Amino acid sequence: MVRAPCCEKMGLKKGPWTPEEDQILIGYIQHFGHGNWRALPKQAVNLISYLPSGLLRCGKSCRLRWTNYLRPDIKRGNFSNEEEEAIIKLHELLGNRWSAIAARLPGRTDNEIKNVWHTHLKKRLKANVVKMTNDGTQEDLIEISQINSNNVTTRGQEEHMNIQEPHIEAYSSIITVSPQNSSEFDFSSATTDSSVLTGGKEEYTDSSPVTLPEFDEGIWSEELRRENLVANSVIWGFDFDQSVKLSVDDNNMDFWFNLLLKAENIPTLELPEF
DNA sequence: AAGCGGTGCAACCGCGAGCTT
DNA sequence: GAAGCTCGCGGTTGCACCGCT
Repeated sequence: MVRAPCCEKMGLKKGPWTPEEDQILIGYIQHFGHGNWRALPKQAVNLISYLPSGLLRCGKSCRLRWTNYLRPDIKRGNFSNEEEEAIIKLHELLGNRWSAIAARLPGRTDNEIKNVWHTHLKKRLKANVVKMTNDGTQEDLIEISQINSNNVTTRGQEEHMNIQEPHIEAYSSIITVSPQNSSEFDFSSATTDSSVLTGGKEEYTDSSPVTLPEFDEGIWSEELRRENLVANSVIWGFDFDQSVKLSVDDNNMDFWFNLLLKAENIPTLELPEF
């Protein structure tokens, strides 16, 4: 089957919207809603008599203009520090799922968040990576951040690294694993090292090999929805011998650890107090 | 004042999911 | 079940604006 073109190529306008076009679109949607975007341009001719050819835009363009710009509940203006912090945290968690991030930021659109990320936040985070690595790990960090450009190591890890510096120093590189990229890595030779989890407390050290789970999207989604969690990241450190060690942000250690256990169908364990 | 490069953002494109016929 | 359609998403592009030389 040949997919029908999005819109008639002939006669439909592209490029920036004029105020007149905006008014037609707003007027139509206020009166009739937007049940069918494709039909909207043709139907708009009935509403705006002075534009005999209706709205010369394809439905897709109309939808985009409405959802990204004309919607009355859109918050205009610069992002606050709180909003930027939220984007960073949500991006750690959700990856490039801009619509999911936007759903947690009232008044902001996915397009807007995507733009902010690419123009401001990504650069800032990259600068932080360079700043916080003044030893031989810097090249590897950058290399991995390029491969997984959406999951670079991020703000907040600096503090985390200070806490667990003895372990972090041994790694050749550090990556952040999110639901989106967790399946991209070969964990076949991975081991968990609970001494990382426990901050090196000897009584909990266990370096026995464990096959790490390839996270099922459903597990993440379900857990995150249930916990209503704006969580910090799970951090994997790649050792020099390419084995994998697990480190967990201390703020949500129980959650992440239990998530791992759940993914592996391992009974939940009690973790020590820190 | 003109030219140029960088930046920010609106808009477009292609694709896939899900629904309808 | 296949074909066709609509919608939404993420990646990318194009252009206006701004600051610097």
